[in-house]
Amino acid sequence: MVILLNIRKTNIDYLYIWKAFMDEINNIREPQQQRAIETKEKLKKAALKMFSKKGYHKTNSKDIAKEAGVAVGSFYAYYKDKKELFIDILEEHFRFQDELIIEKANEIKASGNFSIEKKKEFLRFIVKNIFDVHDMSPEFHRETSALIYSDPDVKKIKDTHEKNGYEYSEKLLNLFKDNLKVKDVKIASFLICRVVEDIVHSIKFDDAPIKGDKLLDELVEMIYKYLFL
Amino acid sequence: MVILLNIRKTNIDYLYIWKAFMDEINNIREPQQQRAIETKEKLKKAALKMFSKKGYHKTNSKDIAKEAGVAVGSFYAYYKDKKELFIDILEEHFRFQDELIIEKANEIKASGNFSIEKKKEFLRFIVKNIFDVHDMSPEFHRETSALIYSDPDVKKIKDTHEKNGYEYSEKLLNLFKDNLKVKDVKIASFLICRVVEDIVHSIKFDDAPIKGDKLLDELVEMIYKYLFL
Amino acid sequence: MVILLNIRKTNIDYLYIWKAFMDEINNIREPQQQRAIETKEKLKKAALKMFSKKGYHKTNSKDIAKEAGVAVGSFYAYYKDKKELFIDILEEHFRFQDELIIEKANEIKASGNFSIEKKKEFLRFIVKNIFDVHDMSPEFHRETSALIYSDPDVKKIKDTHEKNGYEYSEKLLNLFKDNLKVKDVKIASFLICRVVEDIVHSIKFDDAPIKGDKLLDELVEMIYKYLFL
Amino acid sequence: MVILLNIRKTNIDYLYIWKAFMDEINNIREPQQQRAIETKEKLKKAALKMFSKKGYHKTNSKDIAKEAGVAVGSFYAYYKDKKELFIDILEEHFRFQDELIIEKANEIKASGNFSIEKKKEFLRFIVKNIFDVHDMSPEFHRETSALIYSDPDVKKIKDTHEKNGYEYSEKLLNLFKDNLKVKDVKIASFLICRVVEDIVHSIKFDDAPIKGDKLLDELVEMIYKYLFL
DNA sequence: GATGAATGAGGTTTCATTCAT
DNA sequence: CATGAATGAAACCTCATTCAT
Repeated sequence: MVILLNIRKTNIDYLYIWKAFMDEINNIREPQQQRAIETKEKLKKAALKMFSKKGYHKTNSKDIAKEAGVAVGSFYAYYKDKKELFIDILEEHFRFQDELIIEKANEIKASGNFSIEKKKEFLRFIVKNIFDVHDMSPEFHRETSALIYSDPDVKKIKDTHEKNGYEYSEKLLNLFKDNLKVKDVKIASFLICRVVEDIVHSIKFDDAPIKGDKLLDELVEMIYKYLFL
Repeated sequence: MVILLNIRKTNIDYLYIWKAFMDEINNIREPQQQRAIETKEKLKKAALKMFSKKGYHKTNSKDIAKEAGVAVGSFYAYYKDKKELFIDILEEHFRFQDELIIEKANEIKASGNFSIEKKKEFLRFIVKNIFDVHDMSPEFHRETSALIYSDPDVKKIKDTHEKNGYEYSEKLLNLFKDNLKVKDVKIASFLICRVVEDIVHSIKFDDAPIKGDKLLDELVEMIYKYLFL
Repeated sequence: MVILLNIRKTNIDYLYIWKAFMDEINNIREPQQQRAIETKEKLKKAALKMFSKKGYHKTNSKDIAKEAGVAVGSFYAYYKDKKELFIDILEEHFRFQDELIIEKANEIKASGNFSIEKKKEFLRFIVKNIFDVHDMSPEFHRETSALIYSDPDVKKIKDTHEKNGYEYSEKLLNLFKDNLKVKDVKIASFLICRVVEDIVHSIKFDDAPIKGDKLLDELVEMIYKYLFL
Repeated sequence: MVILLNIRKTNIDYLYIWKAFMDEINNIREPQQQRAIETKEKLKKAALKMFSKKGYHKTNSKDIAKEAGVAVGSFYAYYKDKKELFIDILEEHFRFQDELIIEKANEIKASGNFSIEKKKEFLRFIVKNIFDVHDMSPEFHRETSALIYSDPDVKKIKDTHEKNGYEYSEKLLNLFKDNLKVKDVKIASFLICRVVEDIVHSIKFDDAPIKGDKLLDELVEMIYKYLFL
């Protein structure tokens, strides 16, 4: 699992490594396929870069193809249009985030570091993790935020991703079930997820007028009081 | 309060001067006759409608002019481009929101309804008001959210609007100065504003998986504990 | 004659002065007429300025009206279109130039300064005068040159102006009839006119790579040899 | 002569590098396939035709594309705008003219036909050549004249072309160094070039009121006297 | 007469998409 | 499969001209 996740970390290369591994075992070469995969990856990388740099709406297929070092025709060979490519990237992005979170959670559980006495530390750990997860490609994330509100297809993908987050967060909260002072764990977990996401977002992308460290500490304080007082 | 208003007034005046200067350069007409003012108003109304219906990026100047029952030339007589018109609407929207909030705050103060015993009621009142203020044109607001993250000019306008909100909120919190358990009122006010905004947003535009009323109650609970416990 | 010419020199004011003079005599006021003339003059002045600054093709009716401090509607009340206004200015310009040249010629004749011994001095004087006449509004002249080649109506006006120049020049040459070594005075006068015009032009508008004074001296030398050797 | 050519070559290379850089910025396509080269050629031909027929300012990109039997998009694939295309044609035109002149000059030198006794014949030959070189596309040339005076970019190109002419002409004059009566060959060559150009121009495009042949003879007479008497 | 808002035809420019090589 | 030239609909924007006030 950990190995797999590590591979995923340098996500772009994952499929290549896997493919190379299988090819070695089977002593097989599929150059056509290989080339196709490479082209698709190049397009994804290029699109991520361009979307981050110029924004989704100001990037066009020619830009992406050029950045990818590939002909426009190839773009349309793999993707119906720009949105499809965007969604492809977004899904990979979310998949990666989800995996990272789960990995972190497994670390927590494995460490047994959730003694009731250390509740606050635990919360701080969680929040810090969410913060770290947001570290990848903030510029792309900013553009993501834009499309989430204007395109239903994209919105659906985000909603699914968030739902996963809420459910997973609920499970974590249930580890402290006996100490919780909140009436409804579902609501609490939704509330906390949104709040953490938003504050992290404000720090990363909105130039919050207050220093990030202090804000996160205060956020932990608020959640702690909410859950346990 | 007066001070706050003065700050805002000055702020607006500054923007006007700058705008007049840019308009001069861009050959933008400033309405002088009644008919001209009406035309500009028609354009704003039409744009608001079209942006809400089809989204910002899928609406073009011709659409707006047609919806307004006006020639394209008139569009460009009053606005350099689509974004300029969008910003005009957005500023009016924010100005209206700010005024509403201030009005509500004055009601609160006038009522003397902020006895220490009624802290929770007071919070519920505030949150409810923010919720109500968001009621106008949710579809437009959705499109707004998109542009705020992708256009620096728009972002600046939103940031100014939010800064006003934070400062105003700080003043309100200071009404309870002696009872507050938080270390830093500035940070607390920023945190609360963001959190309320976000949860309201999730209810209005994100189809939160939890019923709005319950969520708002829980939100008030969290803020209450954070401030006073 | 001289007085009239002097008045014309500050050409724009000529009509006003004349009008004022007549009004005084007749003790009459025609405010409507007066206002109309002023507007027309304002337009001409403004157009001259704008054509010189931005060029004919990049100046539009709105620009001119704005510069004149007059409504666009007024523009169309007096001129069918931009070209008509241009032609109006051009004709005035040529009329003024013609008058200046004739005035200079009269000065020469009056001075009796054309003794056969002083032929070279005489030529230098002529060339210098042409040079001076070109001093007015070089930028406008540049734009004129452009239209002369592209618009038949304008070309006709220029041709008439030039024809006057050739004929007048022929008359001047005939003062030296007995000393001329050229076969055909008509051809010689055309040749000289064109050549002088062109060299003056090259100095004024084309940044000739050679210092103006030297060039004019050399030009005089060439013409002298051509006519008298 | 070789040196002169080297200077011009370097000059052209420099412009190419700069152009490639600007094209990159403006997203201009550089023809790589045969088809692309043909399209660009079609556009140039069509533009030359349309500019000659309707004039530069009255021809638009759609006209040109249509005449070329090509889509508007292709126009903008190869040229930033109309002016760019105009300049392309103009440069080719000048390059061609320069080459013709050099070719003619080489003919003269090769023939050894510049004995001191035949000076006048030699001059007539030169002037006739310049006249002939102007024969290509007089209508286009007329429009060229217009833009040369109103557009700085175009003017620069013409100036470079003319500078080449002056320098080349100076070298030719130096063949008669010992017989020249002028003080400064540089000035003389500039003067002669301008004068010849202008008279040729007057014959070709200005409907000079005097028959061309006679005028050219007289021009040669004038230059001859200027140089050798 | 003077005004300047309104018009809309027509120009410029972009770009998603196709398709011959 | 990859290429990149070609396409043309549709966006953007300007400006000469009209006309109600």
